[in-house]
Amino acid sequence: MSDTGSLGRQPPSFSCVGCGLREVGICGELTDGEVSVISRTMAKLPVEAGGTVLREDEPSPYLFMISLGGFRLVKNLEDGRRQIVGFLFPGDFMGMSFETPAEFSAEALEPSRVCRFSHSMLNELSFKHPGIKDRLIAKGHHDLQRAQAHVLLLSQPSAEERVSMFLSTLSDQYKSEAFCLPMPRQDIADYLALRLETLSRCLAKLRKSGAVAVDGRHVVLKQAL
Amino acid sequence: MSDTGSLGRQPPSFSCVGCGLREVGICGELTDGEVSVISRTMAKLPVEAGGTVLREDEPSPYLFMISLGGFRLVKNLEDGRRQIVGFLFPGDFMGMSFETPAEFSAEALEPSRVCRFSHSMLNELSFKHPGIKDRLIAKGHHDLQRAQAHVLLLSQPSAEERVSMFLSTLSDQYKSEAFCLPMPRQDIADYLALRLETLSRCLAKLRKSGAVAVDGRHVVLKQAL
DNA sequence: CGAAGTCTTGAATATTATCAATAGGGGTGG
DNA sequence: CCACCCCTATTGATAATATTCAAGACTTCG
Repeated sequence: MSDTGSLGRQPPSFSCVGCGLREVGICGELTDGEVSVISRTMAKLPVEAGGTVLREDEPSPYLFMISLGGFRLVKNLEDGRRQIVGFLFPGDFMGMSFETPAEFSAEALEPSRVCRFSHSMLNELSFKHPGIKDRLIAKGHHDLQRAQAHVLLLSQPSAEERVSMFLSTLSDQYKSEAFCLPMPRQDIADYLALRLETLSRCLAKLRKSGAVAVDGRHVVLKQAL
Repeated sequence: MSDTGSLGRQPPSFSCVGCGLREVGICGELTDGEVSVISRTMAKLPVEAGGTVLREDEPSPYLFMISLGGFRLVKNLEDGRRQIVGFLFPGDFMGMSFETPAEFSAEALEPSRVCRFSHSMLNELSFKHPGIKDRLIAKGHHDLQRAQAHVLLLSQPSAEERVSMFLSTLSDQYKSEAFCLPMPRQDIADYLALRLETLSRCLAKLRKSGAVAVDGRHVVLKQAL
């Protein structure tokens, strides 16, 4: 289980009021007082590496916001293959689709922490604070753009081009040419719809060409891709 | 030009009140009286085949709803290739991202008609009718699911599998095993990220295997794919 | 140190892209 | 009505690329 039972161990109102993610999340719409009110129904919980907060085809009454760590969205296909449809990081939401079963499982890449909101509470809250809906619209639009970027990534016929795009996108997110991959090779391969071996060969090729330095999970982009 | 200058030729309030798309669009939130009010700022305009309502990288103050026909969302890539990220049909929205430039061009597959709303008007209207925002959230979520389905489609390593999935998805949409393709082969190829020739070969293979009957744009699925 | 998991590399096979040519269909004009 | 052209779609042969199966190297952990 991912829930270690330490739900609400830290004083919730305290941590929420000072939360650095207030602006990117939903709570920015709320006053300090209101934040401490929702803290009663909100839980900030740890998720161990490999732990799951959403399971494919199972409905969930909760919306999660990542506050620390990272997650992969996984779809297990009938033919035994596995496709990763996205990687999520602090500030990102999971479980936007209330009422309908989850399309994908959300699995932690590393020890992580999430804020768990109930959809019913958010719905009530949005009467007093219409800005919450605006934020959900904006989030949804952002997610759509990412999915479309993923489509453009997969539309690349060349494996090397997919790997290059993946690395440069990550570099943009980290705002640095040097960064650490938060996921193993197999996850990257399943995201790029490539075989593990093909990915490895592409990385070797990019390394030999001098475009990137790759050592395990450590990456440095030497030139624009 | 796609705008033939016949903007508002038909009495708008009349056509909106009886519109069959009220429920799937935004107008279902509004009373008949309100619908005739927004008809003053809403335009129902025809678009000729190949016409464009949104142009890549250009901002648009409008949100469009397709009332008749179909559109393709096109991204022109740096390497000269063209990727189609989606096909849209009556009830679908285009131009959800106000303020930011369009990610894709929207081109009519055939002679079509759209309802054009201004984002500023919709914003004002949503104060009185919060349900409009709920519909935009739902639409955004629906679009996300479609984009993710497209990711799963492109994740198929085999060309034949992509074509099969494409055809069966279309069959589901039409709720019939027999239907007519609203787009040419090149559009399908650019949607599936395959070369035109590969698509043609896959169709030939499926035809020979007896799985589908394909004659030009006419398709009949003989068995589940 | 050994074992399990992750990552890399090698060689053969299968699939797709590419380049080139051919066929079909719809329209126009002689 | 037919010839012609243009556009779309199909088919063929070759080259390029990814997958597959197999083996080996590197890490981490017990």
